[in-house]
Amino acid sequence: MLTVSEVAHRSGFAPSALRYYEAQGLIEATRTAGGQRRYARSVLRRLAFIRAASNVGLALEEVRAELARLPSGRTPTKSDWHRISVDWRSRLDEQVAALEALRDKLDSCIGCGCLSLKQCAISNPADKAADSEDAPGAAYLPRLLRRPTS
Amino acid sequence: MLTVSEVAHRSGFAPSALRYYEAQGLIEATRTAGGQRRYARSVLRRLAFIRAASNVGLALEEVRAELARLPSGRTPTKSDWHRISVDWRSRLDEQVAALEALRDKLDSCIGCGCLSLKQCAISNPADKAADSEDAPGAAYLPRLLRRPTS
DNA sequence: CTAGAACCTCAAGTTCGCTCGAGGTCTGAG
DNA sequence: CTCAGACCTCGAGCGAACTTGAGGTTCTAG
Repeated sequence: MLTVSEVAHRSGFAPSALRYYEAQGLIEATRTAGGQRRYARSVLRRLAFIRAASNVGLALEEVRAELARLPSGRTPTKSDWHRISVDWRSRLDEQVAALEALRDKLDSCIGCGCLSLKQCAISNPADKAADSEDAPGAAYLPRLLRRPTS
Repeated sequence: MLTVSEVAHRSGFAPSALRYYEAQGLIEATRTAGGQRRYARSVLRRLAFIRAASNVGLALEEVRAELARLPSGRTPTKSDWHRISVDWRSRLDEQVAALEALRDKLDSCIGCGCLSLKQCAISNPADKAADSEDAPGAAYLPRLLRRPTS
């Protein structure tokens, strides 16, 4: 059984983060007679998953959902992992595409030196899109950097 | 002179956001005798700039800095705009590269079905990097999605 | 046995970019 | 002149993901 500081060191998460994840139901720990946390070694894999997921841009809430879908107890099989990998891959692909689109818009703006409200795709706000609640496409990309298309 | 609701509608920002930006020193407004805001038309361009910048991932603080560097009063020249565009472009390039690296790591993980702490680049935390304060490279990419390299 | 490092809980604070609400004022078409 | 609707200020709140602090307990090497 691993102590908090061991897990913290080996996972790279701060102790406070471990407590937080536990409170959020992402990981669990047994307790000593005195009430201190002791972690099973498997928590390290779980934490690795959490880190990977958040690198991919998942919110903790979503991570929790994914963790819940992994058959609890057993190590994920290749196909579990494959399914997840495919999901994440497409999420990343979308983000890359969105960024590239934004970058290319930027390039087109260099030519015109614009930023004028109507002409410049990169800064054009909801003029056209706000009317039709479902935006036309990825004409301009609001806040994609912070949170994926969701 | 434009009213709050005109500017809000034409810029796509909520009135509360306009007040917030003013409080942050990003835009300014004159006042009527009765104390209501009236905006010069130039505020629209400024707001377009703000939106573009935040699409590119700049924090408001950084936007403020960039706005301050634009010669106040006159419309940015082509070279002003070019300088900014180059900066932003490289910022976006970095983000795209980071995401692609992450995606490719993900692909390599499909093969190994790992996520084990030591082996999997996508989830490997600070083990090696935390020791040398300056991380080795972009081996794994923490939180790049939320906030650029800063 | 003892000291001191590690741990505990719970509440509150942090950052970012705004939004909301209460309670009151201004503007301008009719 | 009236009155609906737009606007004002100021303080509080949100949501994400944690961190920090206070005040107290447990663990373990020596």
